Amino acid sequence: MPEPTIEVELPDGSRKVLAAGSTGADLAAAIGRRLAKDAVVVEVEGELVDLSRPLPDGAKVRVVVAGSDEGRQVLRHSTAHVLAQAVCALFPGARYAIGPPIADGFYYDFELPGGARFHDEDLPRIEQAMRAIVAEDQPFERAEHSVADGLEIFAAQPFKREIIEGVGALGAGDVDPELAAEAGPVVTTYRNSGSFVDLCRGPHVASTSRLGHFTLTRVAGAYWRGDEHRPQLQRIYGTAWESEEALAAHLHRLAEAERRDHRKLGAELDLFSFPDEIGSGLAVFHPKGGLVRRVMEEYSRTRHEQAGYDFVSTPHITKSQLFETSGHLDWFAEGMFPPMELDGGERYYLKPMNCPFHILIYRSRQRSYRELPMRLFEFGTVYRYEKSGVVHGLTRVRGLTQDDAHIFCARTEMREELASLLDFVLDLLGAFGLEDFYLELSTRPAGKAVGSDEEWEEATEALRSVAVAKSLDLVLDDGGGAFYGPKISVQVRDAIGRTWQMSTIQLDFQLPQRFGLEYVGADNARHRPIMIHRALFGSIERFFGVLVEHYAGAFPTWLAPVQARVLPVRDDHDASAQVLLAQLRDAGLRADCEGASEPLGARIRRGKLEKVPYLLVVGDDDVASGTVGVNVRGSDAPERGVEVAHLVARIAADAASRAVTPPIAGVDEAARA
RNA sequence: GCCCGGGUAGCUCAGUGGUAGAGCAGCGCACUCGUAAUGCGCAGGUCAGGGGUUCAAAUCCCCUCUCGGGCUCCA
Repeated sequence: MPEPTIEVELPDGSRKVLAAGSTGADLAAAIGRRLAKDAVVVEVEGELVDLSRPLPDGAKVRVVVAGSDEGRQVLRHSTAHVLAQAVCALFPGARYAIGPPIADGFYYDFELPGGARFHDEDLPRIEQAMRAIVAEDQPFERAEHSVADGLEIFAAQPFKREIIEGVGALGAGDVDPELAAEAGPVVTTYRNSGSFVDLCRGPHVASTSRLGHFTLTRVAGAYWRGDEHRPQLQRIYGTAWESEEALAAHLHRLAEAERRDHRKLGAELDLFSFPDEIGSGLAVFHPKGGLVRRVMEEYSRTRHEQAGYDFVSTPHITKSQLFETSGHLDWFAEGMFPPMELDGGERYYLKPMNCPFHILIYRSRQRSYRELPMRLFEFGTVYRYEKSGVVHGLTRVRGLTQDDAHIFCARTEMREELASLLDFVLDLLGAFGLEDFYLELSTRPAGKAVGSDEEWEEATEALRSVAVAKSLDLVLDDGGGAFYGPKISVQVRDAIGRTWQMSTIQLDFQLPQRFGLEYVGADNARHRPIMIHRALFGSIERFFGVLVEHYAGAFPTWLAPVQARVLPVRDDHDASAQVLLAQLRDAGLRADCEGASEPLGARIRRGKLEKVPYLLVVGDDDVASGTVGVNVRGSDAPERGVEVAHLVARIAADAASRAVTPPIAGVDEAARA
């Protein structure tokens, strides 16, 4: 009589016959040795389960390997368990809360007895304890329990009990789905030693020896369930990967991000600073940073002018009434600086937004449909009272300048306006070398929202169809829009793959209503315009910071504060150097000259560190033959004997082209990438 | 705002109760040089600010400001 068997279906449609009771591990082994080694969990009918669980007959299965996104999540989750086990061993009485995998790693939240805190010095010994657990090859043993048993097991773990109680209340409808998901419909636990058991839905790797390519990175405070009114826990972050190479690559990426940090480069390249005397989150731009900023603004102005915008200017402070009418004082007050009170009791606020001012310009007289769409643009400097803990370099500040515009249009014009606007946005970002985008569309929130169904539907659909037409990835943030209108935001991937939210396009059905905006239509009746808020850079400060990081401080020639620097080899080449300098400047280029008070090598070095696109050397040969030695940024060898007029034209062409990197003679773009 | 860790010369940092230091940058002098650091010298600090403990505080304690890493939020 044959042994009983089961049959499973693999992702390629093929079928595999296995002995009854075979597990995911058995399946992987049956397919191949390499797969058996790489397997961490198995997907059964769309659900990830432990390798040790028997496979059901007839199931669709897929072996998940360590190097996949899902595999890494499992590794990280399991590593988090080991972290909790190590902490519980080293800090008796520690309570453990949750420890999920996150992008690139994991964390685990703890409450230490007596309100004790982790310190950086604790990380190495915790890591050592984790490595000991890994070396012991402890199996992760899954078990299922009733809610009552779960509460019993975790009698001394209030956070676990709270999660279990959430599971017990499933069906009551008011359970945080994330917490419920942590445990599943029944209470499952994973035990990997006599002393350590954790509440967890799983799955996990088979045993701790599967782990090991991890490191703990930092300690931080975090609120239980992210709620600042609940206890603050101690969080330990770590990163974990499938191999030493992957871990090393990740650590290298972190180092690269640090090298590009705009705060560091901002000081090194003398671009901007944050003087303590002024206050947190308030930047000053130095001459070189100010220059880059001015070029950005000038380019933006030109483009807005071409796109049919009108330029306006509005004050930085206003009486409180304006923000009462707009509603900002109702829902944005804590994001605003406190008011200045005048003798008469009148209160003035610094503006956190420009919209109400632009609205007043619209409303300054009766408007005709012939004037629409009216596009009012301003580099508007606004002030927002960010909480002290959140300010961060130029990306999160308290004083910022938006490239802000408000478009007032008829509903019939809305679709076309949005379409051209998205084109404009992507084209402008592209001009700054940001080419890799995806879009996020935030739609109508459930419950009350301002504006008619038709307006919402039409606007959302317009945004969606325009995005689809651009064949960009569109991430739906369903119900994530504000109550006053749908929104599309442009997420940009930078040179090292990080994403930043830059531009936003926001429909607003509310403010036209609150301010009673109207226009007279062709039908001689009054109509309410629709309002679009939009910022392309978002904030100039943030955009500037992102550009610094994107280019690692090496701005394209058209943006570079110093585009070319002339270096005479000796003092007696100075006259020729000055002639060259004048020619460069006559060509509209930003150039300077550094005389021979230091050796040429030192001046070359400084120019390279300052990331000047063109370093031009003038020596005996050049004086004699009207040439120059050219060092193009990014090239490892200088070009000698380049004819001056040709060189000037070449740099001017590079600047005018707004190319991302200066062209190097004899090297095409593809070869440099 | 809350938690953890910082703040010493322009920058990067050493100095843990007993006379404030180094490298780089700056300034001066010399060097006049062909592609990533020329040499010598000088100057530079209320050790973030304030209060306290002590014979004595950069160092120990308290408060404030500020920076970094997080939580939360967002442009």
